[in-house]
Amino acid sequence: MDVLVPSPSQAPSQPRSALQAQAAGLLPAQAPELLQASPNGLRASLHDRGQRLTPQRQRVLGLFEGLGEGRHLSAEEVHQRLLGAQARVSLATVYRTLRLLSSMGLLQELELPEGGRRFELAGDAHRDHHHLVCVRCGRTEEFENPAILAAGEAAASGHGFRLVECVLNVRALCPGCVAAERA
Amino acid sequence: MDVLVPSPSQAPSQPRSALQAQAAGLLPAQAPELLQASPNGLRASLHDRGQRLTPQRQRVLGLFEGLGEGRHLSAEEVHQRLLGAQARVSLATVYRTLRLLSSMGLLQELELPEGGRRFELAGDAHRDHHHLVCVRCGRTEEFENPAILAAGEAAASGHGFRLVECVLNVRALCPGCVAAERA
DNA sequence: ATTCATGCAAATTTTTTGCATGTTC
DNA sequence: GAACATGCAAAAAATTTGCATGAAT
Repeated sequence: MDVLVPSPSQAPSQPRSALQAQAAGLLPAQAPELLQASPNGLRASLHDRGQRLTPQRQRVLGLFEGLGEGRHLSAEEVHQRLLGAQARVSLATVYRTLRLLSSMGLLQELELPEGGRRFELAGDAHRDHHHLVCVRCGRTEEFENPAILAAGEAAASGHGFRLVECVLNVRALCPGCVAAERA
Repeated sequence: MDVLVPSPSQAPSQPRSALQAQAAGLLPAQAPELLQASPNGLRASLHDRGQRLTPQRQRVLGLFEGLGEGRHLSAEEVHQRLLGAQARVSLATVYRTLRLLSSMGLLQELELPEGGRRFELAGDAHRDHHHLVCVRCGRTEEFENPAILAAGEAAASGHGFRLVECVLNVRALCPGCVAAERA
C-alpha cells in the first residue's frame, strides 16, 4: 500500500483544478536538505514520528502547497475548499490535521488581524519573503531582502538552533493612511 | 438597576498593584516621535480618532505596558489580571478594547500556537527585539539585530510606508529538538 | 445634555472531544 | 489483526452582540 499519488481513490483523473498543478510546478529543487513539504517530505515526516499517512492529511497539505506561499487559510476555509475540490474531510479532522502539521513544522500559524487562526505552508526555509502591512487599512505588500534571512540564520545558529524559516513582519502606515492620519 | 460595584471612579487611591508602577518605571524616553503607548499617547491617539478615554481602556493598555515587551496576553488573561488587580472590566469590554487598541496600532495581535488570540504592546517602533521559536517544543528566545530594523525601514520607505514596528519571527529547531528529530 | 462605552447575558462562532467505524501499518 | 484516524454530533471555548444604564466630552 505505498502511496505516492495524490489519493487512493478520490481524485484520480480530475483536472486537479490548477491547485495540484501549480503545486507541482512550484516545487523545483530549492534547499535540498530542508525541502520537507513535498508529498515525499510529508511521508517521511509522518513516518519519522510514527504518524500515519492518510488521504486527509495529504489533501490538507496539498491544498496549502497549491496555494503559493503568500496565502494563508483558516480551518474553515480549508474545510470549504476541500469540499469544493471533491475532497470530503470533516471539519474536526481539518482541525486535527492542522494541529498535527503545524506541530510538525510543515505548516505554520500566522499572525494576522483577520480573526480566526490562519495557517500557511512553512516549507521554503531559505526563501525570503516578508510582509509589510498597513496597521490602519490592512494593505499588504511583500518584499525580499537577503539581509533578513542572514540575520535569521545568525540568530538561529547563535543560539544553537537550526533554522526552519524566518519572516519579517513590518507594521507601518501606507501612504494613504499617513495622509488620513494627518487630517 | 445600579451596578453593584464600588463605583464611579474605581481605583483612585489604591496602591496601583505594581502594574501601573512598573509601567511608569518602564517608560523612559525612547523614540520621541513614535512613543505612542504612554498614557499621553493613548489620550492623544484616542482623541484623534474621536474615541473616548475610559478607565477601562487605560487599564487594559496599562496592563500591557506593565508587562514588558516580551509578553503577550489573551483576552481571557487580560480579564483575569484586571480582576486580580482590582480593576473590574467585563470580558466583553476587554474584547472590545483589545480590538480598538489593535486597530489603532497600540496593540498588535500575535498568533502563537498556544490557542486563543494573543496581544502584545506594539509601541516601541524603533526597538528591535525579535523572536526565535522552536517549532517543535515552543521554546522561545529573544534577540536583537539592528540590521533587521534597517531592513524594515528600508522596506517601508521603499514602498512609501511609514514604519510603525517590525518583528522578525525565526522558526527553528532548538538544540534539544534537533537531537530528538534525529533519534 | 448628548453621545458613546460598559456590563450583563444571550447569541454566535470557533475549536475540541467521545465514540463507532473504516483505514493504515 | 491491532492500532489509530476519521466522521459525526454533542460539548466546550472563544468572541460578538443587543440593550439598559453609566460615564466622558
